[in-house]
Amino acid sequence: MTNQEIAHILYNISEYLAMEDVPFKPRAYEKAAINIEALEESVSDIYKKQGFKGLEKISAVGKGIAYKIEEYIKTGKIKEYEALKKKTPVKLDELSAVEGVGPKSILKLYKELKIKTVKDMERAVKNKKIENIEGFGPKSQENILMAINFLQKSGGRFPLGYILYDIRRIEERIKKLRGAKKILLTGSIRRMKETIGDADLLVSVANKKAAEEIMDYFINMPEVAHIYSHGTTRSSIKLKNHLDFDLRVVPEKSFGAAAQYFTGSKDHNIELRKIAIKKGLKLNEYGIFRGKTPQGRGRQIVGRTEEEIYKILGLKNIEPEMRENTGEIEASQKNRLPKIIGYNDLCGDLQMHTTWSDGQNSIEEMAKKAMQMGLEYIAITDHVRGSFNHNVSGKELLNQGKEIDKTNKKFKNFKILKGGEVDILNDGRLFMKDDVLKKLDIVGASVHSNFKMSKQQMTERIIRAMKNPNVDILFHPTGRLIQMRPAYELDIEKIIRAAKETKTVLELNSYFNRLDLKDEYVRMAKNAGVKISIDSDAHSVSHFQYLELGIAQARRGWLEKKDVINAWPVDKMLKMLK
DNA sequence: GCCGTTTTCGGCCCGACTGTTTTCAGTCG
Repeated sequence: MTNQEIAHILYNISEYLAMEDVPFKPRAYEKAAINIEALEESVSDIYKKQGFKGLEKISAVGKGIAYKIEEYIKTGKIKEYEALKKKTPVKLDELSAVEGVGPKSILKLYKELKIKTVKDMERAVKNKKIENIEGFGPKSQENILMAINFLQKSGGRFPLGYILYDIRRIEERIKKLRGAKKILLTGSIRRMKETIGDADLLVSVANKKAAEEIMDYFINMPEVAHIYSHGTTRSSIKLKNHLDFDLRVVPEKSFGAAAQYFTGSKDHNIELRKIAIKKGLKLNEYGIFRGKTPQGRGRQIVGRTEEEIYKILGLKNIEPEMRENTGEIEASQKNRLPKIIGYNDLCGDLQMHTTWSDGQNSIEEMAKKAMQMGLEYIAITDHVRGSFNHNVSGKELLNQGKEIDKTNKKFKNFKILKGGEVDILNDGRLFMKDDVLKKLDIVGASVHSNFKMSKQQMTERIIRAMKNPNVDILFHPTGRLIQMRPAYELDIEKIIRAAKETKTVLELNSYFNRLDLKDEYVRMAKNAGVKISIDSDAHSVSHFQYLELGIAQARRGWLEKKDVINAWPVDKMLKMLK
């Protein structure tokens, strides 16, 4: 019984209630679902330890929802939910994934046409049944068809590193247009979430004509596959790579407010609005307003910059990566925000591969590129393992050491460290003998086989490896590949405790589809006093660019420079290793 | 259904765009 399961049911109840136009309850269920999904501890553990009272302590969960969770834990069912499903037996998840179709439409289509699934919906569209229903028309019908087609083509979200660089190129082009004043990517891209659902670009302009020209350019770009909407302040398109892309145009006096608003997250913004209301102010995407004017908006007090917005609300500016309503607002009010690590703060990179194992470039090529990236040191960590072809043996490791010594002589103010990524065997022993590992500067250990162990076995396996005095870093600790492979079963709290006890560093792997540890685990590690290394895991010189994604993830986990060992000079970094 | 440094009752974030209407409902972010 996972938190995701429970959250999922609460989301669905929220949708069912919204169908019937029940006031306020949908949002209450939705909030509870969001909080439960983000919870570190499992809800069933909370119930086991603290009972009903424990459930009530979960934020946004009161008596009503707590009873339902209790019922689900005890019986595996929630009567009210079963009744809702029976009353409107539709595949909610499927249908609400269709863009533009919400609870009201789902209910109407079920009542009128008995549509229960996306397949039913597709059939109805093709037979032109939907356009005859009151409130729908030919346009709605066509839009639903488009949305269904997209749904079938793509999974919805994209790993950030998969589209970020393309989006930035479009941003650069729009930046150069006449009439574009300020420009900013907002939304989940600015918050640097590990995956994003769409892109949001914000542009400020001096006048209406400039706005029209920019909108015109946007909807006519060669990358555009479809135009959803085209207005003077907002246009919405789909790119040929299937990514949805919104452009918003605002006057300069509202740029800061719009930047704040569209960066989100939604929950962060709701909290800010509440603070505004308490102060007798109104916050929206055009600024902060006081009083009422005939137009209804009141008089704008601020809006030009984000800093002003936060300041008026009594807050220190909050970095975009932290705006998730997970304590940052309170920390800001109390002036206790950490000074999180910056994008130029790394001095070194402690995991990468060369042609000695499965990398594309030589040691020297990797070193030169790292220097260009502004780094002062790197560790070469080729695979030390038995199960694949691309790896180095103990003897080769020692030979590689000689090449590193030779290469090091070519550089001033740059250091190549000797390392290895050694496989953790099924029982927690390492693939390489200790007397070889002892000679390396940096040893990272990682799991590359037998992912489907039980949670307990896997946890013990990894903890045993961390207890090895030669293991400095646990590489990609949970083994997930975003949208490809889930993390192996792991008791992350135990792993973090063991890391603290054994002085093992946990890696935050920056590779775009790893980003392992994920942000909430990063924060747990920090709070436990465990050190982190942010590594590229580069298999070619082009992969160093992903360090940015790892730093972003670290920022989302509130890490400071002092928490990240490769943000330290090389001597200090080496001293703290085992 | 949840919540409380105005409150245990009475509030609950807010605006743009579309498609359907002829003043608005639904959806989205």
